[in-house]
Amino acid sequence: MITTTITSSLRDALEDLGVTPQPTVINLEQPANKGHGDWSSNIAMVTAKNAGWAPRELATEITKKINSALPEGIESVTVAGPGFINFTLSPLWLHNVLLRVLEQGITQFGQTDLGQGKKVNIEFVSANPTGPLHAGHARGACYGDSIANILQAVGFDVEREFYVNDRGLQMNLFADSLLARKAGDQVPENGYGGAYVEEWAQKMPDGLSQEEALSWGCEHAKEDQRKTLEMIGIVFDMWFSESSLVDSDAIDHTIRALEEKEATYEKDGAKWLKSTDYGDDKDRVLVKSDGEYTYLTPDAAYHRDKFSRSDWLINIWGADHHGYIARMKAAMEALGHDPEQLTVTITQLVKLVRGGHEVRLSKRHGEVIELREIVEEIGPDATRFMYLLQSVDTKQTFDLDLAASKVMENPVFYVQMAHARLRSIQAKAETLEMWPLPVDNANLSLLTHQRELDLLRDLYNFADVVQLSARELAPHKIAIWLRELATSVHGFYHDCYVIGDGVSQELTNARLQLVEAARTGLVSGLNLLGVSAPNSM
RNA sequence: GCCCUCGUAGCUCAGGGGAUAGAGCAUUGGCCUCCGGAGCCAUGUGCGCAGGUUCGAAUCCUGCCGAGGGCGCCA
Repeated sequence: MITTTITSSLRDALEDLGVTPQPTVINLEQPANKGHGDWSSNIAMVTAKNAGWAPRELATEITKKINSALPEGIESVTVAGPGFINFTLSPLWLHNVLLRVLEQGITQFGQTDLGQGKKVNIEFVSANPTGPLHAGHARGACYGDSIANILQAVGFDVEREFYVNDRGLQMNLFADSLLARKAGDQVPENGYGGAYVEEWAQKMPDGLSQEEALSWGCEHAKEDQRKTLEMIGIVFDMWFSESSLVDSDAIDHTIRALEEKEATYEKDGAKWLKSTDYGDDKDRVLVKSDGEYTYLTPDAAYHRDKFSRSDWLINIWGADHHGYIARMKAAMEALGHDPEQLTVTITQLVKLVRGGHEVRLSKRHGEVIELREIVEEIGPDATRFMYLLQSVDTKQTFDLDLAASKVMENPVFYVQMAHARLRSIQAKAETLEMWPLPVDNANLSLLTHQRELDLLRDLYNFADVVQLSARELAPHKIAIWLRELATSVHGFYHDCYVIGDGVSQELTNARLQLVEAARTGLVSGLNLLGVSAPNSM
């Protein structure tokens, strides 16, 4: 790694100069400003004070030392600003980046073994089986699937899981609503009044009992949700049924396990969890005075089950569930699990805008935008890319008109267009029988144009971006990187003709390799987001 | 009242303690005999407020202001 070369050269220089105390770590960063080189170290500023040096003076001495025997791959070392030491890499080194990208190809580019096969279970969407998925489920769906892709790319063994709340009060209300509609009656108080209920009721067979209607409704809803998710390329490994926890007595076992840990008590005819002992701000009821479980109890049993199958649990919940995190972690800790191995990511709300106005959602009046509608309106690629372009920590404003438009301000088209252009160059080269071409036949040292080097620098960063987005569970970093790479591709396309226009055959050959490397980057990044890379637009 | 997330350009958003805070769109002006002009280049404006930590803060800490969400024996 070039960064190791740089840090060890800094370390050697510091030792040669007899600087004490020596710094424990040497950090490098990639300056935002290209004029500051490829890598920069602040080590002189960090070390100077304790070692009794002036920062700039120390930086100058270090630079002299390194310049006296410049390591391979480094073109220059300079001092700048208050004492930064800036390293510029040689084009030769960047050409090795190209070789590595081509060697790894789309299937391996950016992949690492950070996860070392650790089993991670990602639970997301988990919508109630009482109706179609709506716009509110979309962000968590795209996000969850993308971090699943990313964690797979960095070496985790990933399971995608959907928890189905197929029992309890809401399900009973749903079944009653279907039956009422079937009989031509009004839905009961607090029932489900959406238009789809009417529609589904007509499809439901006659003469079902409440239990049968519940089961039919649940299956119908699950199937509807599964199909919608498939439209945007999301396929779950596991649909976990809440009622199966009743059948297997897992809920009672969980309560007993909590009792054995003396984490429960009885009060006012109910059974409580001493969650305050584990960091929650209130104790929580497990079994109500009427003998029913609260929502927490089956969910605790469910998480206990997941811990028996996985090393690390990730839950993706909507903003309205954040208050639930502390009690779930408390329940897991009480059961003897490490709450650190349960990560809950909260996705903030999305405001939909269409025609310049906010689209108001009112579940009560059955006015919801179904996820299916969004996908049909703007397509699966735009749906995923737009939701993933922004950090889920922030409220998002989602402009449906923009996402649907096939114009340049639509970022998904901008990125996909970059890919289509590269493919069209390759297609032309294929017609002329110039491509494919083994990379050994190309003279990469001809790639010296600023646009070409920009592309190589972007490609070099990909593995780091993937790792960072995995660590922070932040797929938007991939989306941002893709947009930057696309910018470099368009610039290259504009300024560096690959075929014709007086370009020598030798340069054409070298540039064709770069085209394939850039294409590899675009496809690899888009794959992590679950967005396609079309050959033409 | 308490808890969570957020507040960056006219708009939508990036910004892993560093240098002159970045993209895209919008504005204005350039660039098409040429691999797809669905593009490229140039162009002004900004870190909610006040303290603190640090050689250095948009970033970390505290308080305040503002936005959204949550504080049930609902799910």
